[in-house]
Amino acid sequence: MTIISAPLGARARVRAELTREIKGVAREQLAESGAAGLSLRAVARELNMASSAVYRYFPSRDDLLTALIVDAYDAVGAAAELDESAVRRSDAAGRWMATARAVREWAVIHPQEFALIYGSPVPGYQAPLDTIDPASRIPLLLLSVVNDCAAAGRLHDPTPESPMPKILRADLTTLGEQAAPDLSAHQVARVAMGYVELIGVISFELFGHLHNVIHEYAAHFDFQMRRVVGELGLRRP
Amino acid sequence: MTIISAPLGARARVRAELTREIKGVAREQLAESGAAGLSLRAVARELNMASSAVYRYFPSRDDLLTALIVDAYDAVGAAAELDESAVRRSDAAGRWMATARAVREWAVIHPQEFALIYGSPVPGYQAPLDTIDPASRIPLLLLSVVNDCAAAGRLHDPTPESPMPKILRADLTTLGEQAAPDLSAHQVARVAMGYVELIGVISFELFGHLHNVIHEYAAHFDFQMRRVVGELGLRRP
DNA sequence: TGTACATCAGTGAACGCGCGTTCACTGATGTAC
DNA sequence: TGTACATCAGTGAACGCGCGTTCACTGATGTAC
Repeated sequence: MTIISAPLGARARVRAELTREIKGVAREQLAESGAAGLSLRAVARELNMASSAVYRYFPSRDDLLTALIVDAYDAVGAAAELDESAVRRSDAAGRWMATARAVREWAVIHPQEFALIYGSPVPGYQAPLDTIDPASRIPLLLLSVVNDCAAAGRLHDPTPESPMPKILRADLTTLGEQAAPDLSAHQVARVAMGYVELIGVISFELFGHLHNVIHEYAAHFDFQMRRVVGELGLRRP
Repeated sequence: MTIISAPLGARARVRAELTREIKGVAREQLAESGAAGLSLRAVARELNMASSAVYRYFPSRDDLLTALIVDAYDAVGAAAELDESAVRRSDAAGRWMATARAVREWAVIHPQEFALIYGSPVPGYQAPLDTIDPASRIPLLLLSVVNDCAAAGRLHDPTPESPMPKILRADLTTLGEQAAPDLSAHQVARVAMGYVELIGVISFELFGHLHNVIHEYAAHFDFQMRRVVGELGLRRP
Protein backbone atom coordinates (compact mmCIF):
# COMPACT_ATOMS: atom_id res chain seq x y z
CA MET A 1 0.00 0.00 0.00
CA THR A 2 2.33 2.70 1.24
CA ILE A 3 4.91 3.13 -1.48
CA ILE A 4 7.89 5.25 -0.48
CA SER A 5 9.82 5.96 -3.64
CA ALA A 6 11.48 9.37 -3.88
CA PRO A 7 12.34 11.14 -0.63
CA LEU A 8 9.30 13.30 -0.06
CA GLY A 9 9.39 17.00 0.61
CA ALA A 10 7.85 18.44 3.73
CA ARG A 11 4.63 19.33 1.94
CA ALA A 12 4.26 15.84 0.49
CA ARG A 13 4.93 14.25 3.86
CA VAL A 14 2.27 16.33 5.55
CA ARG A 15 -0.10 15.48 2.73
CA ALA A 16 0.50 11.76 3.11
CA GLU A 17 0.01 12.05 6.85
CA LEU A 18 -3.31 13.87 6.56
CA THR A 19 -4.50 11.42 3.94
CA ARG A 20 -3.81 8.67 6.44
CA GLU A 21 -5.61 10.56 9.18
CA ILE A 22 -8.68 11.10 7.03
CA LYS A 23 -8.85 7.41 6.23
CA GLY A 24 -8.39 6.57 9.89
CA VAL A 25 -11.28 8.75 10.99
CA ALA A 26 -13.38 7.42 8.13
CA ARG A 27 -12.68 3.88 9.32
CA GLU A 28 -13.88 4.79 12.80
CA GLN A 29 -17.09 6.21 11.38
CA LEU A 30 -17.48 3.09 9.31
CA ALA A 31 -17.25 1.01 12.45
CA GLU A 32 -20.04 3.02 14.03
CA SER A 33 -22.52 3.54 11.26
CA GLY A 34 -21.52 1.40 8.31
CA ALA A 35 -20.66 2.26 4.75
CA ALA A 36 -23.94 3.99 3.98
CA GLY A 37 -23.44 6.29 6.96
CA LEU A 38 -19.95 7.39 5.99
CA SER A 39 -20.02 11.16 5.58
CA LEU A 40 -17.30 13.51 4.39
CA ARG A 41 -18.69 16.28 6.58
CA ALA A 42 -18.56 14.13 9.68
CA VAL A 43 -14.98 13.17 8.91
CA ALA A 44 -14.03 16.82 8.43
CA ARG A 45 -15.78 17.78 11.66
CA GLU A 46 -13.82 15.16 13.56
CA LEU A 47 -10.57 16.57 12.18
CA ASN A 48 -11.55 20.19 12.87
CA MET A 49 -11.34 21.19 9.30
CA ALA A 50 -13.77 22.63 6.78
CA SER A 51 -15.69 19.97 4.92
CA SER A 52 -14.46 21.43 1.66
CA ALA A 53 -10.86 20.82 2.67
CA VAL A 54 -11.32 17.07 2.43
CA TYR A 55 -11.78 17.53 -1.29
CA ARG A 56 -8.08 18.39 -1.55
CA TYR A 57 -7.43 14.77 -0.60
CA PHE A 58 -10.30 12.80 -2.06
CA PRO A 59 -12.20 14.13 -5.06
CA SER A 60 -15.46 12.62 -3.84
CA ARG A 61 -17.06 10.46 -1.20
CA ASP A 62 -16.85 7.46 -3.47
CA ASP A 63 -13.11 7.85 -3.86
CA LEU A 64 -12.70 7.82 -0.11
CA LEU A 65 -14.82 4.67 0.00
CA THR A 66 -12.66 3.07 -2.67
CA ALA A 67 -9.53 3.85 -0.66
CA LEU A 68 -11.10 2.22 2.39
CA ILE A 69 -12.02 -0.87 0.40
CA VAL A 70 -8.53 -1.20 -1.06
CA ASP A 71 -7.01 -0.73 2.39
CA ALA A 72 -9.31 -3.36 3.88
CA TYR A 73 -8.44 -5.94 1.25
CA ASP A 74 -4.78 -5.17 1.74
CA ALA A 75 -5.01 -5.33 5.52
CA VAL A 76 -6.69 -8.73 5.65
CA GLY A 77 -4.45 -9.99 2.86
CA ALA A 78 -1.29 -8.88 4.64
CA ALA A 79 -2.46 -10.36 7.94
CA ALA A 80 -3.15 -13.71 6.30
CA GLU A 81 0.11 -13.73 4.37
CA LEU A 82 2.06 -12.97 7.51
CA ASP A 83 0.54 -15.79 9.57
CA GLU A 84 0.72 -18.22 6.69
CA SER A 85 4.38 -17.51 6.08
CA ALA A 86 5.22 -18.57 9.62
CA VAL A 87 4.16 -22.16 9.00
CA ARG A 88 6.56 -24.83 7.75
CA ARG A 89 6.25 -24.90 3.94
CA SER A 90 5.56 -28.62 3.78
CA ASP A 91 2.65 -28.42 6.25
CA ALA A 92 -0.14 -27.65 3.81
CA ALA A 93 -2.94 -28.24 6.30
CA GLY A 94 -1.26 -25.92 8.79
CA ARG A 95 -0.79 -23.24 6.16
CA TRP A 96 -4.46 -23.34 5.21
CA MET A 97 -5.55 -23.21 8.82
CA ALA A 98 -3.21 -20.32 9.57
CA THR A 99 -4.62 -18.38 6.64
CA ALA A 100 -8.20 -19.11 7.62
CA ARG A 101 -7.68 -18.21 11.26
CA ALA A 102 -5.91 -14.98 10.32
CA VAL A 103 -8.82 -13.92 8.13
CA ARG A 104 -11.34 -14.69 10.85
CA GLU A 105 -9.35 -12.86 13.51
CA TRP A 106 -9.01 -9.79 11.35
CA ALA A 107 -12.72 -9.93 10.58
CA VAL A 108 -13.74 -10.19 14.23
CA ILE A 109 -11.64 -7.14 15.07
CA HIS A 110 -12.80 -5.18 12.00
CA PRO A 111 -16.37 -6.32 11.37
CA GLN A 112 -17.47 -3.26 9.44
CA GLU A 113 -14.44 -3.41 7.17
CA PHE A 114 -15.16 -7.08 6.58
CA ALA A 115 -18.76 -6.17 5.74
CA LEU A 116 -17.47 -3.48 3.40
CA ILE A 117 -15.57 -5.95 1.27
CA TYR A 118 -17.53 -9.18 1.71
CA GLY A 119 -21.04 -7.95 2.54
CA SER A 120 -23.69 -6.48 0.31
CA PRO A 121 -22.22 -3.96 -2.12
CA VAL A 122 -22.93 -0.31 -1.44
CA PRO A 123 -25.83 0.51 -3.79
CA GLY A 124 -24.90 2.87 -6.59
CA TYR A 125 -21.24 2.35 -5.90
CA GLN A 126 -19.23 0.76 -8.67
CA ALA A 127 -15.95 -0.82 -7.60
CA PRO A 128 -13.10 0.44 -9.79
CA LEU A 129 -10.37 -1.76 -11.21
CA ASP A 130 -7.92 -0.82 -8.45
CA THR A 131 -9.71 -3.18 -6.10
CA ILE A 132 -9.09 -6.31 -8.15
CA ASP A 133 -5.49 -6.97 -7.16
CA PRO A 134 -5.94 -6.42 -3.42
CA ALA A 135 -9.09 -8.54 -3.51
CA SER A 136 -7.13 -11.40 -5.03
CA ARG A 137 -4.56 -11.75 -2.28
CA ILE A 138 -6.52 -14.21 -0.14
CA PRO A 139 -7.72 -16.46 -2.96
CA LEU A 140 -4.22 -16.47 -4.48
CA LEU A 141 -2.75 -17.42 -1.14
CA LEU A 142 -5.19 -20.30 -0.76
CA LEU A 143 -4.47 -21.50 -4.27
CA SER A 144 -0.72 -21.41 -3.71
CA VAL A 145 -1.01 -23.46 -0.51
CA VAL A 146 -2.89 -26.22 -2.29
CA ASN A 147 -0.72 -25.95 -5.38
CA ASP A 148 2.47 -26.41 -3.35
CA CYS A 149 0.97 -29.50 -1.84
CA ALA A 150 0.07 -30.89 -5.25
CA ALA A 151 3.49 -30.01 -6.67
CA ALA A 152 5.08 -32.01 -3.85
CA GLY A 153 2.86 -34.94 -4.75
CA ARG A 154 1.14 -34.93 -1.37
CA LEU A 155 -2.36 -33.90 -2.38
CA HIS A 156 -4.93 -36.64 -1.82
CA ASP A 157 -7.96 -36.84 -4.04
CA PRO A 158 -10.57 -37.57 -1.41
CA THR A 159 -13.78 -38.31 -3.25
CA PRO A 160 -14.66 -39.04 -6.84
CA GLU A 161 -16.08 -35.95 -8.46
CA SER A 162 -19.25 -35.34 -10.38
CA PRO A 163 -18.63 -34.55 -14.05
CA MET A 164 -17.80 -30.92 -14.81
CA PRO A 165 -19.45 -29.06 -17.69
CA LYS A 166 -17.00 -27.87 -20.35
CA ILE A 167 -17.82 -24.17 -19.94
CA LEU A 168 -17.07 -24.40 -16.26
CA ARG A 169 -13.84 -26.30 -16.84
CA ALA A 170 -12.67 -23.47 -19.10
CA ASP A 171 -13.27 -20.84 -16.41
CA LEU A 172 -11.55 -22.85 -13.71
CA THR A 173 -8.60 -23.72 -15.89
CA THR A 174 -8.05 -20.04 -16.66
CA LEU A 175 -8.31 -19.26 -12.98
CA GLY A 176 -5.69 -21.84 -12.05
CA GLU A 177 -3.33 -21.21 -14.95
CA GLN A 178 -1.17 -18.55 -13.34
CA ALA A 179 -1.50 -19.19 -9.66
CA ALA A 180 -1.87 -22.94 -9.47
CA PRO A 181 -0.48 -24.69 -12.55
CA ASP A 182 -0.30 -28.05 -10.79
CA LEU A 183 -4.00 -28.24 -9.98
CA SER A 184 -6.73 -29.82 -12.04
CA ALA A 185 -9.93 -27.92 -12.74
CA HIS A 186 -11.65 -30.05 -10.12
CA GLN A 187 -9.05 -29.15 -7.57
CA VAL A 188 -9.32 -25.44 -8.40
CA ALA A 189 -13.07 -25.75 -7.94
CA ARG A 190 -12.51 -27.27 -4.53
CA VAL A 191 -10.25 -24.39 -3.52
CA ALA A 192 -12.91 -21.96 -4.69
CA MET A 193 -15.42 -23.74 -2.51
CA GLY A 194 -13.03 -23.66 0.42
CA TYR A 195 -12.71 -19.91 -0.05
CA VAL A 196 -16.50 -19.57 -0.12
CA GLU A 197 -16.74 -21.63 3.05
CA LEU A 198 -14.10 -19.55 4.79
CA ILE A 199 -15.81 -16.25 4.00
CA GLY A 200 -19.27 -17.79 4.44
CA VAL A 201 -18.75 -19.06 7.96
CA ILE A 202 -17.29 -15.71 9.02
CA SER A 203 -20.18 -13.85 7.40
CA PHE A 204 -22.71 -16.04 9.19
CA GLU A 205 -20.98 -15.35 12.48
CA LEU A 206 -20.64 -11.61 12.00
CA PHE A 207 -24.02 -11.03 10.38
CA GLY A 208 -25.86 -12.81 13.18
CA HIS A 209 -27.06 -15.96 11.47
CA LEU A 210 -25.49 -18.18 14.11
CA HIS A 211 -26.79 -16.10 16.99
CA ASN A 212 -28.27 -18.30 19.73
CA VAL A 213 -27.38 -21.34 17.64
CA ILE A 214 -23.61 -21.53 17.95
CA HIS A 215 -22.06 -20.11 21.09
CA GLU A 216 -18.42 -21.02 20.58
CA TYR A 217 -17.74 -19.31 17.30
CA ALA A 218 -14.00 -19.97 17.23
CA ALA A 219 -14.45 -23.69 17.97
CA HIS A 220 -17.12 -23.96 15.29
CA PHE A 221 -14.95 -22.15 12.77
CA ASP A 222 -11.96 -24.34 13.48
CA PHE A 223 -14.01 -27.49 13.23
CA GLN A 224 -15.53 -26.55 9.91
CA MET A 225 -12.22 -25.40 8.48
CA ARG A 226 -10.56 -28.61 9.54
CA ARG A 227 -13.19 -30.45 7.58
CA VAL A 228 -12.53 -28.26 4.57
CA VAL A 229 -8.86 -29.13 4.84
CA GLY A 230 -9.80 -32.79 4.79
CA GLU A 231 -12.06 -32.39 1.79
CA LEU A 232 -9.34 -30.52 -0.07
CA GLY A 233 -7.08 -33.50 0.43
CA LEU A 234 -4.45 -31.47 2.26
CA ARG A 235 -4.07 -34.28 4.76
CA ARG A 236 -5.07 -37.88 4.86
CA PRO A 237 -8.80 -37.77 5.64
CA MET B 1 -47.75 -14.47 6.16
CA THR B 2 -51.21 -13.35 5.15
CA ILE B 3 -53.48 -14.74 7.81
CA ILE B 4 -57.15 -14.46 6.98
CA SER B 5 -59.03 -15.26 10.16
CA ALA B 6 -62.26 -13.34 10.77
CA PRO B 7 -64.11 -12.00 7.72
CA LEU B 8 -62.76 -8.48 7.46
CA GLY B 9 -64.88 -5.37 7.21
CA ALA B 10 -64.47 -2.98 4.31
CA ARG B 11 -62.19 -0.70 6.30
CA ALA B 12 -59.92 -3.56 7.35
CA ARG B 13 -59.74 -4.86 3.79
CA VAL B 14 -58.69 -1.49 2.45
CA ARG B 15 -56.15 -1.22 5.22
CA ALA B 16 -54.64 -4.61 4.38
CA GLU B 17 -54.54 -3.67 0.72
CA LEU B 18 -52.73 -0.38 1.34
CA THR B 19 -50.30 -2.09 3.69
CA ARG B 20 -49.46 -4.45 0.88
CA GLU B 21 -49.07 -1.58 -1.57
CA ILE B 22 -46.71 0.28 0.72
CA LYS B 23 -44.54 -2.79 1.09
CA GLY B 24 -44.60 -3.32 -2.66
CA VAL B 25 -43.39 0.20 -3.41
CA ALA B 26 -40.80 -0.11 -0.65
CA ARG B 27 -39.52 -3.30 -2.24
CA GLU B 28 -39.13 -1.49 -5.56
CA GLN B 29 -37.14 1.27 -3.88
CA LEU B 30 -35.05 -1.37 -2.18
CA ALA B 31 -34.23 -2.87 -5.55
CA GLU B 32 -33.03 0.51 -6.78
CA SER B 33 -31.12 1.97 -3.89
CA GLY B 34 -30.69 -0.69 -1.25
CA ALA B 35 -31.78 -0.85 2.36
CA ALA B 36 -29.95 2.28 3.43
CA GLY B 37 -31.71 4.27 0.72
CA LEU B 38 -35.18 3.17 1.70
CA SER B 39 -37.17 6.31 2.54
CA LEU B 40 -40.67 6.66 3.91
CA ARG B 41 -41.08 9.96 2.11
CA ALA B 42 -40.15 8.46 -1.23
CA VAL B 43 -42.61 5.63 -0.69
CA ALA B 44 -45.36 8.10 0.19
CA ARG B 45 -44.55 10.21 -2.86
CA GLU B 46 -44.85 7.21 -5.11
CA LEU B 47 -48.28 6.45 -3.68
CA ASN B 48 -49.45 10.08 -3.91
CA MET B 49 -50.06 10.38 -0.24
CA ALA B 50 -48.70 12.60 2.49
CA SER B 51 -45.57 11.20 4.08
CA SER B 52 -47.27 11.40 7.44
CA ALA B 53 -50.01 9.05 6.25
CA VAL B 54 -47.57 6.15 6.07
CA TYR B 55 -47.32 6.36 9.84
CA ARG B 56 -50.87 5.02 10.06
CA TYR B 57 -49.48 1.76 8.68
CA PHE B 58 -45.94 1.51 9.99
CA PRO B 59 -44.98 3.30 13.20
CA SER B 60 -41.46 3.96 11.91
CA ARG B 61 -39.04 3.34 9.10
CA ASP B 62 -37.51 0.46 11.00
CA ASP B 63 -40.85 -1.29 11.31
CA LEU B 64 -41.30 -1.10 7.55
CA LEU B 65 -37.84 -2.55 7.17
CA THR B 66 -38.68 -5.37 9.55
CA ALA B 67 -41.80 -6.18 7.54
CA LEU B 68 -39.71 -6.34 4.37
CA ILE B 69 -37.19 -8.64 6.03
CA VAL B 70 -39.89 -10.98 7.31
CA ASP B 71 -41.54 -11.01 3.88
CA ALA B 72 -38.24 -11.78 2.18
CA TYR B 73 -37.48 -14.71 4.47
CA ASP B 74 -40.99 -15.99 3.95
CA ALA B 75 -40.83 -15.57 0.20
CA VAL B 76 -37.59 -17.46 -0.27
CA GLY B 77 -38.69 -20.06 2.27
CA ALA B 78 -42.01 -20.64 0.53
CA ALA B 79 -40.35 -20.86 -2.89
CA ALA B 80 -37.90 -23.45 -1.62
CA GLU B 81 -40.57 -25.47 0.20
CA LEU B 82 -42.72 -25.51 -2.92
CA ASP B 83 -40.00 -26.79 -5.23
CA GLU B 84 -38.73 -29.26 -2.65
CA SER B 85 -42.17 -30.72 -2.10
CA ALA B 86 -42.43 -31.64 -5.77
CA VAL B 87 -39.56 -34.12 -5.52
CA ARG B 88 -40.11 -37.79 -4.68
CA ARG B 89 -39.66 -38.14 -0.90
CA SER B 90 -37.08 -40.89 -1.16
CA ASP B 91 -34.82 -38.84 -3.47
CA ALA B 92 -32.80 -37.00 -0.88
CA ALA B 93 -30.21 -35.67 -3.33
CA GLY B 94 -32.96 -34.35 -5.57
CA ARG B 95 -34.71 -32.69 -2.67
CA TRP B 96 -31.53 -30.91 -1.60
CA MET B 97 -30.82 -29.78 -5.15
CA ALA B 98 -34.38 -28.55 -5.63
CA THR B 99 -34.14 -26.51 -2.44
CA ALA B 100 -30.78 -25.08 -3.39
CA ARG B 101 -31.83 -24.15 -6.91
CA ALA B 102 -35.03 -22.55 -5.67
CA VAL B 103 -33.08 -20.36 -3.26
CA ARG B 104 -30.65 -19.29 -5.97
CA GLU B 105 -33.39 -18.56 -8.47
CA TRP B 106 -35.27 -16.44 -5.98
CA ALA B 107 -32.04 -14.61 -5.09
CA VAL B 108 -31.17 -13.87 -8.72
CA ILE B 109 -34.61 -12.35 -9.26
CA HIS B 110 -34.59 -10.45 -5.95
CA PRO B 111 -30.95 -9.55 -5.34
CA GLN B 112 -31.63 -6.62 -3.03
CA GLU B 113 -34.00 -8.66 -0.90
CA PHE B 114 -31.41 -11.39 -0.73
CA ALA B 115 -28.83 -8.79 0.34
CA LEU B 116 -31.30 -7.51 2.93
CA ILE B 117 -31.48 -10.85 4.71
CA TYR B 118 -28.09 -12.42 3.97
CA GLY B 119 -25.85 -9.42 3.39
CA SER B 120 -24.34 -7.02 5.87
CA PRO B 121 -26.84 -6.01 8.52
CA VAL B 122 -28.27 -2.49 8.29
CA PRO B 123 -26.20 -0.52 10.82
CA GLY B 124 -28.16 0.63 13.84
CA TYR B 125 -30.99 -1.70 12.97
CA GLN B 126 -31.71 -4.44 15.47
CA ALA B 127 -33.65 -7.40 14.10
CA PRO B 128 -36.64 -8.16 16.32
CA LEU B 129 -37.70 -11.64 17.39
CA ASP B 130 -40.37 -11.87 14.67
CA THR B 131 -37.66 -12.57 12.12
CA ILE B 132 -36.41 -15.77 13.78
CA ASP B 133 -39.12 -18.15 12.59
CA PRO B 134 -39.16 -17.00 8.96
CA ALA B 135 -35.35 -17.08 8.91
CA SER B 136 -35.42 -20.70 10.03
CA ARG B 137 -37.47 -22.05 7.17
CA ILE B 138 -34.57 -22.80 4.82
CA PRO B 139 -32.25 -24.36 7.41
CA LEU B 140 -35.12 -26.43 8.79
CA LEU B 141 -35.98 -27.64 5.32
CA LEU B 142 -32.37 -28.67 4.70
CA LEU B 143 -32.23 -30.47 8.02
CA SER B 144 -35.44 -32.35 7.33
CA VAL B 145 -34.19 -33.52 3.94
CA VAL B 146 -31.06 -35.01 5.45
CA ASN B 147 -32.93 -36.33 8.46
CA ASP B 148 -35.44 -38.19 6.29
CA CYS B 149 -32.54 -39.78 4.48
CA ALA B 150 -30.93 -40.86 7.74
CA ALA B 151 -34.23 -42.15 9.13
CA ALA B 152 -34.59 -44.33 6.04
CA GLY B 153 -31.10 -45.69 6.65
CA ARG B 154 -29.79 -44.36 3.37
CA LEU B 155 -27.36 -41.73 4.62
CA HIS B 156 -23.72 -42.56 3.83
CA ASP B 157 -20.99 -41.35 6.11
CA PRO B 158 -18.49 -40.24 3.52
CA THR B 159 -15.32 -39.31 5.36
CA PRO B 160 -14.09 -39.86 8.89
CA GLU B 161 -14.51 -36.70 10.89
CA SER B 162 -12.11 -34.73 12.97
CA PRO B 163 -12.94 -34.82 16.66
CA MET B 164 -15.57 -32.33 17.82
CA PRO B 165 -15.10 -30.23 20.96
CA LYS B 166 -17.70 -30.87 23.66
CA ILE B 167 -19.02 -27.29 23.69
CA LEU B 168 -19.66 -27.46 20.00
CA ARG B 169 -21.32 -30.87 20.24
CA ALA B 170 -23.77 -29.40 22.77
CA ASP B 171 -24.77 -26.56 20.42
CA LEU B 172 -25.22 -28.85 17.45
CA THR B 173 -27.17 -31.42 19.42
CA THR B 174 -29.59 -28.75 20.60
CA LEU B 175 -29.92 -27.53 17.03
CA GLY B 176 -30.76 -30.98 15.73
CA GLU B 177 -32.97 -32.08 18.60
CA GLN B 178 -36.28 -30.83 17.25
CA ALA B 179 -35.81 -30.78 13.51
CA ALA B 180 -33.47 -33.68 12.92
CA PRO B 181 -33.58 -36.26 15.72
CA ASP B 182 -31.97 -38.94 13.58
CA LEU B 183 -28.78 -37.01 12.87
CA SER B 184 -25.56 -37.07 14.84
CA ALA B 185 -23.88 -33.85 15.87
CA HIS B 186 -21.37 -34.40 13.08
CA GLN B 187 -24.13 -34.74 10.55
CA VAL B 188 -25.88 -31.63 11.81
CA ALA B 189 -22.57 -29.78 11.45
CA ARG B 190 -22.33 -30.96 7.87
CA VAL B 191 -25.83 -29.67 7.13
CA ALA B 192 -24.86 -26.33 8.67
CA MET B 193 -21.86 -26.20 6.39
CA GLY B 194 -24.02 -27.08 3.41
CA TYR B 195 -26.30 -24.19 4.29
CA VAL B 196 -23.29 -21.86 4.54
CA GLU B 197 -22.08 -23.07 1.15
CA LEU B 198 -25.49 -22.57 -0.41
CA ILE B 199 -25.80 -19.00 0.80
CA GLY B 200 -22.09 -18.36 0.31
CA VAL B 201 -21.96 -19.27 -3.35
CA ILE B 202 -25.03 -17.17 -4.07
CA SER B 203 -23.55 -14.23 -2.15
CA PHE B 204 -20.29 -14.48 -4.09
CA GLU B 205 -22.23 -14.47 -7.33
CA LEU B 206 -24.53 -11.58 -6.44
CA PHE B 207 -21.94 -9.46 -4.66
CA GLY B 208 -19.54 -9.62 -7.57
CA HIS B 209 -16.76 -11.80 -6.19
CA LEU B 210 -16.99 -14.19 -9.13
CA HIS B 211 -17.10 -11.42 -11.70
CA ASN B 212 -14.77 -12.14 -14.64
CA VAL B 213 -13.80 -15.40 -12.95
CA ILE B 214 -16.87 -17.56 -13.39
CA HIS B 215 -19.05 -16.85 -16.40
CA GLU B 216 -21.59 -19.62 -16.13
CA TYR B 217 -22.99 -18.96 -12.70
CA ALA B 218 -25.77 -21.54 -12.83
CA ALA B 219 -23.41 -24.28 -13.97
CA HIS B 220 -20.93 -23.40 -11.26
CA PHE B 221 -23.64 -23.36 -8.62
CA ASP B 222 -25.00 -26.71 -9.68
CA PHE B 223 -21.56 -28.26 -9.74
CA GLN B 224 -20.67 -27.03 -6.27
CA MET B 225 -24.04 -28.03 -4.83
CA ARG B 226 -23.73 -31.49 -6.32
CA ARG B 227 -20.46 -31.84 -4.51
CA VAL B 228 -22.10 -30.71 -1.28
CA VAL B 229 -24.71 -33.39 -1.78
CA GLY B 230 -21.94 -35.95 -2.11
CA GLU B 231 -20.16 -34.73 0.99
CA LEU B 232 -23.38 -34.85 2.94
CA GLY B 233 -23.69 -38.50 2.03
CA LEU B 234 -27.07 -38.04 0.36
CA ARG B 235 -25.95 -40.28 -2.46
CA ARG B 236 -23.15 -42.75 -2.95
CA PRO B 237 -20.13 -40.56 -3.62
C1' DT C 1 -84.32 2.26 10.10
C1' DG C 2 -82.39 6.45 11.77
C1' DT C 3 -79.53 9.12 14.49
C1' DA C 4 -75.45 10.40 17.65
C1' DC C 5 -71.08 9.43 18.61
C1' DA C 6 -66.58 7.29 18.36
C1' DT C 7 -63.08 5.68 15.53
C1' DC C 8 -59.99 5.97 12.03
C1' DA C 9 -57.42 7.54 7.48
C1' DG C 10 -55.33 11.01 5.50
C1' DT C 11 -53.67 16.12 5.15
C1' DG C 12 -50.34 19.81 5.12
C1' DA C 13 -47.33 22.50 7.55
C1' DA C 14 -43.57 22.56 10.42
C1' DC C 15 -39.22 21.22 13.19
C1' DG C 16 -34.61 20.30 13.07
C1' DC C 17 -31.36 17.93 10.95
C1' DG C 18 -27.55 16.36 7.79
C1' DC C 19 -25.70 15.67 3.40
C1' DG C 20 -22.27 16.26 -1.12
C1' DT C 21 -20.32 19.54 -3.75
C1' DT C 22 -18.88 24.19 -5.63
C1' DC C 23 -16.63 28.55 -5.52
C1' DA C 24 -14.07 32.72 -4.79
C1' DC C 25 -10.90 33.74 -1.42
C1' DT C 26 -6.62 34.09 1.74
C1' DG C 27 -2.15 32.79 3.22
C1' DA C 28 1.47 29.89 3.56
C1' DT C 29 4.90 26.96 1.43
C1' DG C 30 7.98 25.71 -2.24
C1' DT C 31 10.78 26.81 -6.70
C1' DA C 32 13.48 29.12 -10.31
C1' DC C 33 16.49 32.52 -11.37
C1' DT D 1 21.43 34.37 -0.62
C1' DG D 2 17.48 37.01 -1.97
C1' DT D 3 13.53 37.94 -4.50
C1' DA D 4 9.31 37.09 -7.64
C1' DC D 5 6.15 33.98 -8.83
C1' DA D 6 3.59 29.72 -8.96
C1' DT D 7 1.62 26.15 -6.44
C1' DC D 8 -1.04 24.33 -3.08
C1' DA D 9 -3.88 23.74 1.55
C1' DG D 10 -7.46 25.29 3.83
C1' DT D 11 -11.61 28.57 4.69
C1' DG D 12 -16.40 29.83 5.03
C1' DA D 13 -20.46 30.71 2.81
C1' DA D 14 -23.75 29.07 -0.18
C1' DC D 15 -26.76 25.92 -3.24
C1' DG D 16 -30.12 22.63 -3.37
C1' DC D 17 -31.51 18.65 -1.67
C1' DG D 18 -33.75 14.93 1.18
C1' DC D 19 -34.77 12.85 5.41
C1' DG D 20 -37.81 10.99 9.87
C1' DT D 21 -41.15 12.35 12.79
C1' DT D 22 -44.81 15.24 15.13
C1' DC D 23 -49.09 17.66 15.44
C1' DA D 24 -53.53 19.81 15.13
C1' DC D 25 -56.88 19.32 11.78
C1' DT D 26 -60.77 17.65 8.55
C1' DG D 27 -63.85 14.29 6.80
C1' DA D 28 -65.33 9.96 6.02
C1' DT D 29 -66.56 5.42 7.70
C1' DG D 30 -68.31 2.27 11.11
C1' DT D 31 -71.12 1.21 15.58
C1' DA D 32 -74.48 1.23 19.35
C1' DC D 33 -78.78 2.30 20.69
